[in-house]
Amino acid sequence: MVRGQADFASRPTIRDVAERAGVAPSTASLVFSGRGPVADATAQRVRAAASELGYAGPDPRAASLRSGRAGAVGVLVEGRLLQAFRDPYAVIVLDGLAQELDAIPTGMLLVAQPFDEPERAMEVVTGLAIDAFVFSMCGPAETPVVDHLATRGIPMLGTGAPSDDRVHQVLIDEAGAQGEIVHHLRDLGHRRIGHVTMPMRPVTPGGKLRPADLERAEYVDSRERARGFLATAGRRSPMVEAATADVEGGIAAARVLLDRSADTRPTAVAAQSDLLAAGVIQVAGELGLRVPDDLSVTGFDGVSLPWLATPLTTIDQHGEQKGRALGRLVARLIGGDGGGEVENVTIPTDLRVGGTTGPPPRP
Amino acid sequence: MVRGQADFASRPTIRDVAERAGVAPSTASLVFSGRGPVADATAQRVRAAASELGYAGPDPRAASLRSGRAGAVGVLVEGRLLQAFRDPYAVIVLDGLAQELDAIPTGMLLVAQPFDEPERAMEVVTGLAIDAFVFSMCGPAETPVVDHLATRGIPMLGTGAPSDDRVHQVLIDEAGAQGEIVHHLRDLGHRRIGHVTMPMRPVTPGGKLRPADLERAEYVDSRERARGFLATAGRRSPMVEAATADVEGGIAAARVLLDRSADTRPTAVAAQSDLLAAGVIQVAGELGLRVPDDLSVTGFDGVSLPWLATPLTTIDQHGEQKGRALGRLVARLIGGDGGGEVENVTIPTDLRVGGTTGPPPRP
DNA sequence: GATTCGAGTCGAATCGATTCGATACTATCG
DNA sequence: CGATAGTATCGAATCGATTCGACTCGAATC
Repeated sequence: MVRGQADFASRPTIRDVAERAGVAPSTASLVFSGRGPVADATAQRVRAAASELGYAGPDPRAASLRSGRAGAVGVLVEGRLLQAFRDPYAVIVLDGLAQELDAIPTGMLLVAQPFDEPERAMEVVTGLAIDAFVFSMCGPAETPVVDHLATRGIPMLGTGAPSDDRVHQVLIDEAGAQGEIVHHLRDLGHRRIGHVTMPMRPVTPGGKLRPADLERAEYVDSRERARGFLATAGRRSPMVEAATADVEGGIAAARVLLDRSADTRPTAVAAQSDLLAAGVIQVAGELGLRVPDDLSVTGFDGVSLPWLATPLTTIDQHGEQKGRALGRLVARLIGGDGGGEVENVTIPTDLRVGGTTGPPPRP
Repeated sequence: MVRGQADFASRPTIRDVAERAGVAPSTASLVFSGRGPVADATAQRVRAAASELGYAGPDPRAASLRSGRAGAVGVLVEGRLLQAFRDPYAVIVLDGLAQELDAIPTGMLLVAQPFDEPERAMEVVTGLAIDAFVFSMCGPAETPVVDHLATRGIPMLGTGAPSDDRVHQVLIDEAGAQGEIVHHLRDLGHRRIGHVTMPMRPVTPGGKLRPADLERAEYVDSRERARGFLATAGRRSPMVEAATADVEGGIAAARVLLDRSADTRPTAVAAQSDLLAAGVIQVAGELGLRVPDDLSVTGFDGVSLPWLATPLTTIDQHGEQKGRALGRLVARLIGGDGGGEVENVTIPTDLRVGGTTGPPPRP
């Protein structure tokens, strides 16, 4: 077997560098980490020795063993990346998180959790050196990952899920916000309002949803928004669950919701996300319904969808802020300075009235 | 200062578990890693001891120090996440990569490299325990990260950039593919063909581009596609560089390119990405030009943009395959079995004729 | 002149596993 | 029955740093 050059001349260690510079390894360590006081002259000798030897700096593996810091936080991505990142809201939260982590500085370690076999995520997580873990996209209420990380003493952050005392949360008032936007529709005069929900569990066929079905929902955010909807629109209002949280899911759900005669068809549809709302708008077009003249449509999230002709009436969740809040919490929990006293954070939301809502059509 | 419980009772180690199970630590290690032969009875005792003690499994930090494996690969993301992931092509490559890495199993560690201060990436990279590094999105031809990682002996993978012998590449024939699609336009009869290029450097104002400007381009893919364009369309064909590689960038560039009288205006525009092409199509609409009757438009990448009314004529780069190829290379390089003999891979591309190209308008 | 202080440096202990060669024991085979 | 092979286990060495308390020495303080 041919072995790489690297095996012949093994890489220099901090000990080699220290020796060459005529100092103790501990002093060399001080130079590289920038902690502790070191005379300028000494520091320069150490750095010179390092570059002469081709020393790339302390090995992160060894450093992290001793110091405890890994320089990375885990981020759970449910389902395929392709799917998850198609949602601009997920991306913007991640973006906010990344910005704050950059200041620590810390990288983001993406961990995929397939919808159909969530245990797979464990195999990766158990082997990962991380300082904290973030469930930035609201996933199932429970996952084995939480138990494992808790045992390892790794701080966890979430945005509603997993629901567990050991997970610090950055929340919004899901039910209240959904209620607010439905209220806006009622103020406009709508009385027949339909709801398109995000999936209620990892793998779902979607379809009509009754209030009782919410009891068995696994996704907290979908469930709470639906409850907020029912509370404001009335418990008999029609709800359809999308099979996937994307435009296609919205299209399929809207077809179910709008497939009835004009006198019983909803005059407004409140979707649980902007992407779903885009699907509803597309179906409205197919059915010859003008938005907002014949049908009002609302979204949720407040992401920019530049390809939509009309700006959506929606709830702005301030995703970047949410991500930043998560990042700041990570920083505090990692910092370790009395991180025990971290409280949950609630981010305010704002109703943003766009051009997709108006008074209901005259009968 | 309040300290967490964890500090009082420190976490059990594999030694504690071994002791409790009445075996040597080395044997316990064998149980957890699944290497080496262990009697069933012994393995069960060890596992029982572990769960009694609340042992979460070997500490990844210690394991990685000794074994050398970190269980993660770094992935460079240039600019902000929000921007980078808005490009479906970048995401689909990442998705392919993630799928292959999942099999190893290995996580993806996102490292941000701000456009304006690329050195920032170094601070994160130097502290990260990773097994390989992937430049999956074609970035600048040079970056300090390469030198550092080479010194550490960490294998690197790229898709054209950075151009360095130490970086293994998964390539496409950029110039050839761009030439092919321009050839398609010429076959249709077009003689005045314009080009909208991706940015040629991290921070650029964009604008008109002369052939000589290509010499100073920092992005290899943009440059090579432009060369392929010039070779097929003719060296005097107009080119405009987009300031950003998104729809907005395409819009601004298209305005510059199409702002002239009908008899000198290009009858076709070849854009260097599907996103840019979408921008061109939008500007065509603003100018009252029908696609493809008045203006043919081509893209590059072959991503699905469901919000486009007409499927784009484009070059399918097979992004998922590219990502998978990167992932397989990572697996081989990490596997270590004579990884020295890894050769660069070239992925074939396919011209996909959609509805955005047709014969030029009669004068 | 004795004492205090802080900057600068060092040595030894430690972080928590994995790996490798040695060893004991049990089947299998000719 | 002795040699061989394979299974199961162990002990010691090692991975490469960081940390902490101790020590030295010159300057400042009383």
